[in-house]
Amino acid sequence: MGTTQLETAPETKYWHLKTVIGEALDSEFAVGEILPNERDLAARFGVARATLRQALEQLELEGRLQRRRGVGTTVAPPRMGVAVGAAGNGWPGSSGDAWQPADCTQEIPPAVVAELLGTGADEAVHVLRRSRMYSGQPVAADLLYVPAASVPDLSAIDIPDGVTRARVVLRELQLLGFEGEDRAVELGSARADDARQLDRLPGAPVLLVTTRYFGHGGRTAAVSVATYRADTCRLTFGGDVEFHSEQERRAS
Amino acid sequence: MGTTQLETAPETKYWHLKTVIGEALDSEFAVGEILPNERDLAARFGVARATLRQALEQLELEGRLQRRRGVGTTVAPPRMGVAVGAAGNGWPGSSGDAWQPADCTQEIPPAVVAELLGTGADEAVHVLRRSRMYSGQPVAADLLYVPAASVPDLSAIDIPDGVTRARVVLRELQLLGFEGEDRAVELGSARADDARQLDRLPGAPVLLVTTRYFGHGGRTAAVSVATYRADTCRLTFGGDVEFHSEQERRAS
DNA sequence: CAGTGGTCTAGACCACAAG
DNA sequence: TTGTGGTCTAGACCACTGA
Repeated sequence: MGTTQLETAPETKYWHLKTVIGEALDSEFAVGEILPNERDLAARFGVARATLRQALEQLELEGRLQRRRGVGTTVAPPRMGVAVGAAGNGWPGSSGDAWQPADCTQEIPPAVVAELLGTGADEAVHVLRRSRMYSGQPVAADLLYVPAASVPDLSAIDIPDGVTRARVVLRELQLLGFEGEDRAVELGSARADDARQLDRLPGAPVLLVTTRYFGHGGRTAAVSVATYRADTCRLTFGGDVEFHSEQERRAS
Repeated sequence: MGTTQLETAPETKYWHLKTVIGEALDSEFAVGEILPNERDLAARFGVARATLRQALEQLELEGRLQRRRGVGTTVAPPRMGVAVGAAGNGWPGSSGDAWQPADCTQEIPPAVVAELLGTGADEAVHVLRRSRMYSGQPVAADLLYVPAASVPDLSAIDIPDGVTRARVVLRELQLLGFEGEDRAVELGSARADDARQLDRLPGAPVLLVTTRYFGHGGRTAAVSVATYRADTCRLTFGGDVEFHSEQERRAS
């Protein structure tokens, strides 16, 4: 007898599983609904738990599932469109800025950042820690590096409160005005501290957005390294119009 | 006796391994160098191969390693900065366009795209398949959807060659001029066909760039869905100046 | 406490590239 | 044919959540 399947491409088990479960999510599950636990699912599909997990990992990477230790696996809502650059997010600290300052210290930045800033390798700069919320969820953490030269009027910083220090630096920065910005997006994995802020485990996939802000004369006035949750975020650029992702379509 | 380690955070094995290997890559390996195979590495570190692999996966996700079946694991070159939008990549088909058309058919687009285009759910549109190379490597595959209404002068398309058809559509599109564009970036995993084009396995992490091109009157004239290799690419936006990533710093 | 997902093991076999 | 990374298994234990 021939195989009942046509001689198609050899498909791995977890890939096929991912497809099957993905289709089931579209047709049989609502957002927020809890899936059976991994052991049951694995048994139901007749595979080892590790294989089932490989499929779930893929679906989580694509933002279709959300897994939380001690709780379970739920159907994720569509990714939220998070505006990056443009509208209300141009110059750090401008009105409507989506970022919420959390702290400000003076530190020697990583060599990467120092090079972008054009500061010396052992020169301390202001480091603002900021976080960004959306619909009540943390979506991004970032570090904003501001060289002392960019905010010359801050002679004596003896403000005890970090948040206040942050606001002062931002205000100074805002007074400067700016000429443009530069942006790069790449895939990364959450460091331990970012992971904590983003309510994820270390190593979770994140979108790393590095922005250079140019002051007058083309000098780099500040550099921001933002870490967005890759599972829940879709970064949008230019244009204020929101548009819908595949998931939002499915949900409606 | 107390533990010789300070009571630090409990760190998983693979995470620690990732850190150790990552540091070794910085100090003891050159770009392109081949690492020992997974079985040897696992034995050397006294862990199961699966655990070792978990660490390597992280490093590959961060673009620091490249693994190829049947070949081995090599130290990856720094991610290449790939310009998206702006300079020479504005309107599809404009001079200096980095995309190379490969084919053109007429198909009914996925519902997601149809909605973005504002076409009917069962209306066929031109589908241009394009690919993008960089330094001799494929970095992205994309599908450009062009509604028939956007290129009205193509009454009878009986051109046999797909590439030629693609060029004709692009030329028509170019004659229209455009008013702006809209972009979104999110994490995805490579479909089987994209994976083949990008020389990766299915499910490989990719950066999904969805672009809406607006014609005169704010109408959506075309939609492009581009799939960039997340391991080798850093997407850059705005500003023609290239800047260096952490890895480029390490390499220099 | 019971139940979840996260980590880890020690094996096996498969698909692929290159000699 | 050999050696590589990729897949898969069946089990164990851990870390965390919430009742």
